[in-house]
Amino acid sequence: MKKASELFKLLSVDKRIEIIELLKKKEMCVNGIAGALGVTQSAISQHLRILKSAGLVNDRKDGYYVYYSLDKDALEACRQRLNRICACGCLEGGGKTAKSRCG
Amino acid sequence: MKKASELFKLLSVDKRIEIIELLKKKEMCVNGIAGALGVTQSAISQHLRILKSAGLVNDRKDGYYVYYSLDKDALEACRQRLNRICACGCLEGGGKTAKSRCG
DNA sequence: CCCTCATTTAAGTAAATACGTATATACTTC
DNA sequence: GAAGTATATACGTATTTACTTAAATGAGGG
Repeated sequence: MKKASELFKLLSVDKRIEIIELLKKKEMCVNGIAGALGVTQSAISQHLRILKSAGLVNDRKDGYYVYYSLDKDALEACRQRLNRICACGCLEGGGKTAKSRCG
Repeated sequence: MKKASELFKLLSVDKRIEIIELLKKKEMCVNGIAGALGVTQSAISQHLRILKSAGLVNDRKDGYYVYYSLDKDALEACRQRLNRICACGCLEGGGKTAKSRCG
């Protein structure tokens, strides 16, 4: 499993966050993303490769185009992962107030 | 407010994650952290400055020592922030299954 | 089979940065 | 005030990396 810091690093780039936000709405091809974000399709392609290697996006070929989409399960796993890092263990308290020894 | 990518970048360094994990347990002084993580106090001091400038840690001076502690509210705010980025909007579903239009 | 389009890859560059060394600052005790 | 402690900062170095340009790969249509 990837280290948490690597996950964070993945997401530490503006354009990648923007790509994810775009893909939340609908699948898109590389040029579409590049146009929307105002960088070269090469740059986007490289970001997508990184996101894909982390399993966060999937691609689907259709004619000329490669459509990228979010892997929502992976994103959810990522969310839970980062959640644990940023959970101090005293504020998020599930149902029980038992463990509220904070500050 | 900081950009999400900046928050992620903050956390994209191993040692900083480890510092946070340490501080979850108890407040610590710089040298203590340095010893625990096996890097120079200079490096730790620099990490702490960054974490502090993001509001994630607080410091308290006591004699020679500067004790650093987690700002749990800030960490919680950070958690919620990152949560929103990584929420695809279809899997985390609160109580209602109404919005489960995914995949 | 060539041409065109979308995408990927290669190569190069400029910028960011994590860390160490050396030094400065701040505080306490003698 | 001198000595010893903890911490912060200045600065250099090595590494990473986001991006661009240019060339390569792959698919479809004439």
